[in-house]
This record gives sequence, C-alpha cells and structure tokens, in this order.
Amino acid sequence: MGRKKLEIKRIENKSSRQVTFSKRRNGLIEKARQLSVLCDASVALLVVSASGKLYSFASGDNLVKILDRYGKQCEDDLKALDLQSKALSYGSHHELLELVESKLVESNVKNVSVDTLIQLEEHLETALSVTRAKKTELMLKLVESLKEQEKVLKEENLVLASQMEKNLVGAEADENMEISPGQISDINLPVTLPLLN
Amino acid sequence: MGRKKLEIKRIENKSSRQVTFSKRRNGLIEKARQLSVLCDASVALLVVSASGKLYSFASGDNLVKILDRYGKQCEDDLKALDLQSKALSYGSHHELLELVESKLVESNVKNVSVDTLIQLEEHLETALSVTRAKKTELMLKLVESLKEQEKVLKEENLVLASQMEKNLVGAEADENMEISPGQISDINLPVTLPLLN
DNA sequence: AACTATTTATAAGA
DNA sequence: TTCTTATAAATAGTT
Repeated sequence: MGRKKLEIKRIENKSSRQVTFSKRRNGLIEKARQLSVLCDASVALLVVSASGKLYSFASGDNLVKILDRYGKQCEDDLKALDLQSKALSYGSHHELLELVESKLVESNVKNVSVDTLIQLEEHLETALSVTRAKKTELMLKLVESLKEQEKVLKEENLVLASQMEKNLVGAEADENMEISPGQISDINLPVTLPLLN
Repeated sequence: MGRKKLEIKRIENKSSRQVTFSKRRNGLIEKARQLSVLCDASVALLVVSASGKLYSFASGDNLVKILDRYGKQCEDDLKALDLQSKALSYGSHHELLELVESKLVESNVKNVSVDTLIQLEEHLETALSVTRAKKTELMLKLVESLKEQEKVLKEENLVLASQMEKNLVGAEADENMEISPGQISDINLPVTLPLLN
C-alpha cells in the first residue's frame, strides 16, 4: 500500500526500518483496537522493538479487570518497597516455564490432574513475579539515581546561593542584585510524585 | 475499506459480526507477522472471540520466549549497574490462582482438555504481560518527570552562577571566593541510563 | 511531520 | 465458509 510493493523481509536500511516500524506499529495497534470494538473481542498485543522498547494494547473484560486490580497492587508495592526486600535467585524462571510446557506436552494424550496443573500454574506465576520484580527493581534504581541527582543539584544551589550572599555582604548593598538568594531555591520545590512517596 | 465506510462500534448483526471478526482477525495476524519480519521486532498477539475461542500469533516462536528475552534484557541491565536485587512480595497470587481455578471448574471439573489448559496458560501469561507493560509505562513517565525536574534545577544553577559572577565583578577580586562558577555545574553530568535512551 | 501514488484490506453481495 | 469486486484504509517513497 505504498508507492511500491514492499517485499516482506527485513528492511536493511536502518532509518527506513525505524520509520516503517513506527508507522506499522501504530497501524497494528489501531487495527487491534478496531477488532476489539467491532466484534466484541478481547485483544492483547505486545510489540517489542529491536532496541527493546515495549508497546502494547489490550482490551477485554478479563484483561482490564486484572489490569486494574494489579495497578492498585503495584502502587501499594511501590509505597511499601523500602520496607519489603527479599533475596532473589536468578535464572530459575525460564526453567520453570519450560517445565510447564513440557509437562503439558507430555500429557498430551488426554487429561492432567487439576491439582498438578494448579501447582504448575503457581510455579509459573511465581516465575513471572520474579521477572516482574527484577524489572521493577531496575526501574526503581533508575528513579533513585535521578532523585539523587536532583538532591545533589539542590545542594549545589544552596552552596551557590550562600556563596553569593557572602559576596554581597562583602560588597555591601550591591545594585547589580536582581534575585535575592533565598528566592530561587524555593521556586521549584520537588513535586511529590504519587507513585513513589 | 469495503463497499461502505464502517463506523467503529460494535456490529449488532451477529452473523456479520462473526464474518468481520474472521476477516479482520486474519488481517491483524498477518499485519503482526509483517511487522515482526520487516522491522525485526518481537510481536505477540492474542485474540479471544466473544465466544471464547483463542487465536494467537507470536513472532519467532512463542509468547514465553518474547517475554523471556525482555526479562533477560532487564536482568542484564541490572547486572551492568551492579545492583543488588530484591523481590517484591507477591501476595496476590491467590487472586490469579482463583481465576485459574474458576476457569477449571467452569470447564467440567475433572476432565480438562490439554488444549483448554494451554489456552488458559496463555491467557494468564498475557494478562501479566499487559499488566507489566502498563507498569513500565507508568514508571517511564515518572522517570521523565524526574528528568524534567533535573533540567529545571540545572537551569536554576546557571542563573545563580551567572548572578554570582556579576556580583563578583561588581566587588572586584573577592577573597571570599571558594568555588569558581563554571566548576560546580559540570560535576554531576547526567548519567546516561541504558534503559531509557 | 505531511503528502500522494499505490497497494492492501475488507464490506457487501453471491 | 469462500470468492468476487467496489471502495476505504494503510502506507512506501518522497518532500
């Protein structure tokens, strides 16, 4: 649907690949939305770019309900984070997921006991939680480092302000003064960020 | 893109809704496939019809691998930052397990088909993925607002530094000077954060 | 980020 | 479902 027919194979030119990605990703998400509305279907779409950025769309009652519920939990988790920490073992989730798949395939014949499957689901859930927690942890660290940066800058501001004050005192009433030292530091009080405080 | 323009709202006629679902579902899956091939992206798509039938597409292999790759990337970032990892406590497993149980009960207590269970697993997996994506989105926004804050503070610093310079010039060589204006502003250059650039 | 020539998807009909 | 076809939409290459 463009000036020329495009073969469906990896676009080698990096920038046009990026442009095409952006256009088609939007198109795909819009199509997903339309399908869910027109046909009353649940649709979940996940797109991860080559550079690792994640884009998603989801609709449907089940997904939305779980989403909302989780959203609340997530907030609580973040609030309580500095109180709740726990050691974490790496690399076991992938194994668990493979175990689940193999068990399901193994019993391909007919039925599996419900209890066994509930157990497997539990393991799977745990594995996913661990992965999720890792990501959360990483992002919280990023946020922390940014906050640290902010703090350092503020301290720097104070030093500068007091230094200026000293200079002013040394020079007596200085007619070049346009801003009084105390003012600036209060202009941009840190905004209280709902998710992390 | 048909004989007439179709409004994007639930199609009331059942049979044409069914036909449209079938056509658009195929189209959507094809588009998802194309995006993944053209742009070298990971794409996972899940569609559940109103009647509960599941259709899915995942680039390359399966949903699990896509998610696993994403998780691994986070893990690598974590290691690169040399951070200790902690896990959130996962207290809400019960809710998800309850959902699984109710689905199992729904579909005939003792004899559950493997296919049904694979479907269920995929549902769960997707719900969690979507949830996780939403969380990521929120946190990215948060990080952005912190970066903005940082920028504002830096500008403030510049103002203070230049103000101080003016005052110093007005007072001639001032022996109280301990820090030259240019120095401080360069001490804490923003760290480039791997996940966000 | 717009534009536009084309290709592609698909709504309605059979 | 499947095929056909007129038309709407998406988008590849361009500016």
